[in-house]
Amino acid sequence: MSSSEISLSEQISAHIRGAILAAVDAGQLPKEISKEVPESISLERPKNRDHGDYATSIALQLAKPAGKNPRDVATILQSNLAVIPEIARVDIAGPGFLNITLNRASQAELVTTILKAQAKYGQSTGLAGVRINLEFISANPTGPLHLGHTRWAAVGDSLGRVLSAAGADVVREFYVNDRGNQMDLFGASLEAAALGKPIPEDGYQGQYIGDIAASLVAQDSKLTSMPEPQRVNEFRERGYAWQLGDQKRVLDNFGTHFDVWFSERSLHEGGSVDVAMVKLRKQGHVFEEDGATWLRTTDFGDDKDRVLTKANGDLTYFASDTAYYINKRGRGFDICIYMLGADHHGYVGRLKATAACAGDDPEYNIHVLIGQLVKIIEGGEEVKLSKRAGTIITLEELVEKVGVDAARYTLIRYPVDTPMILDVDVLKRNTNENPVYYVQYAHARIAGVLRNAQELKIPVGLDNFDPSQLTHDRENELLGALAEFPKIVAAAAEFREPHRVARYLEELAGVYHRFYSDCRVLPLGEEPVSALHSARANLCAATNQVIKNGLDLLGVSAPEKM
RNA sequence: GUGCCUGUAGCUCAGUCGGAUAGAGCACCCGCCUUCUAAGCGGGUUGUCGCAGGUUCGAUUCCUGCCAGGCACGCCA
Repeated sequence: MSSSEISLSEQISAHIRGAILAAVDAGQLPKEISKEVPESISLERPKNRDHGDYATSIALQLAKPAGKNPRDVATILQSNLAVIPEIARVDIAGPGFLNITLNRASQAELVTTILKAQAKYGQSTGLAGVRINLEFISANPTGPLHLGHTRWAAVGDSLGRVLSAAGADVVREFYVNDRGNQMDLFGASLEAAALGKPIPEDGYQGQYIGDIAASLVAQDSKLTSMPEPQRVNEFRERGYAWQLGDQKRVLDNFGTHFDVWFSERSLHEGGSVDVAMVKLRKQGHVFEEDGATWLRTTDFGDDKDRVLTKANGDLTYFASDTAYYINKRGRGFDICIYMLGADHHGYVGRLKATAACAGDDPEYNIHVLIGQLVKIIEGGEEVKLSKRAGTIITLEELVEKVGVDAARYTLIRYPVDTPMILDVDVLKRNTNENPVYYVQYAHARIAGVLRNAQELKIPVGLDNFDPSQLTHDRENELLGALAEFPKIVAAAAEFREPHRVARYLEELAGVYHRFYSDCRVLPLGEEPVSALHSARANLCAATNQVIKNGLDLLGVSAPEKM
């Protein structure tokens, strides 16, 4: 049915708009306000249950243009809304709020919608036809993934799922910085570790360097006796392969998968840099100065112009970034999303300016998310993370301590622009205090109820669902919460904020637990099976479907038992 | 110096077209399992929403200034 496409709240919203226009036609409100009426009337779910199922402040907004007292406007709308079948009652409160109470049975039809849609409930078409390149993590292949990467591994993966649910065609991409000085330093560090020599001045110091070196030598003992410069090259290339494979293994275990691993080398070898340079020159923002080649990014708000080719002829890292962006657009992506750490926020301006220099719309074609850094507290002290000192906490270590579900959930439930503090001791000691267990427990609890319902032969399913049975306040609250889900997912996609899904699930789980306390689902003792039992069991099934759909968007499991 | 992010309960944090009595978890106190999972529920306690102005019917939310903390400003990668 079409109501799976148009939610009840959207229908009500449209009804209110119709009621306003009808009041204008009837001469109850002045004609001038027609153009003040928003396309969609915003409804909110009041915190206080006495304020009905939905509330709107539209009368307050229209009062001024209408030249009337807000309460008078509200009164006019009230009588026009009272005739709508889905609405049981409309009350006027405070300065002119309209509090709308829905007909319970029509609200309960939502259960039918959810059970029919199943995994599709919550999906939308808001981003249909939009091709999105979602780049995240993009760690150097010179070391293990650490805590900062872990935040992106969780949030980026979840955002990919959310965008897909909103209808977008998403490609997840990991940019491999396999070119430049740091690769040579990496190779030299491995070689030094293998030969027992001191690590070079600017080399990599961590414990893992020795581990990789030992592993490489174990694979091929001839490595240490190779002549230079072949030896250091081999250490670099084999170390690169080893480290990249390790990153893939760790991410795979974390449930984060990429569609494309894009090598920076391939960008140069495949001619993408030349293509980009030609395109930029054609756009007219390239110039020569002091022997270098520049891109005039200041034409589009950047602080300073950027060098593409140095005076010595080498390409800058900026040239790679620019070519990479143009390459992405050339592959047909409408929107390129970058997820960067706070230490890269200085890049936002130049990335947007680069897009503009390439003739794109920086407001649409490119979207940069800046994630604040994650701090770690252990033993009451902040752990200073330093690659040099080797005091990094890796993704793998975090997962070993708290598990994939808890790690993912904890990292996703905060907006990325919030600097977050993780207390490792709390996570280690008290994993069941994590909100993820609260949500998962609700799912397991419902699954248990449904198993029991099956054993008791309670008729469940759409053929045995009578929506008029669901009249309890707790049932009403639960239905209201379930109705919110599609809006939450759509907003999470629009604002690129998957944490909204996590917060919603906590709310939904809470509403369910309260329902469970007050409303007995299954028959007690010898009590005969009634239509109410079936209706509630179906409500439980619908709730579990939504919890599962939500957890899927986070990449967190929905256990049948706990 | 310039720019970005942050400042909400004892702690960690939610709160985006400006709305009604500012919320959650943890922590603390008191209740609730001989019947669907107590990893749960109910009740109690906790706030100058950094500070000061402005916009208006109404500001934690929008604007300006200030204070505090974090991060970044290379022909490095």
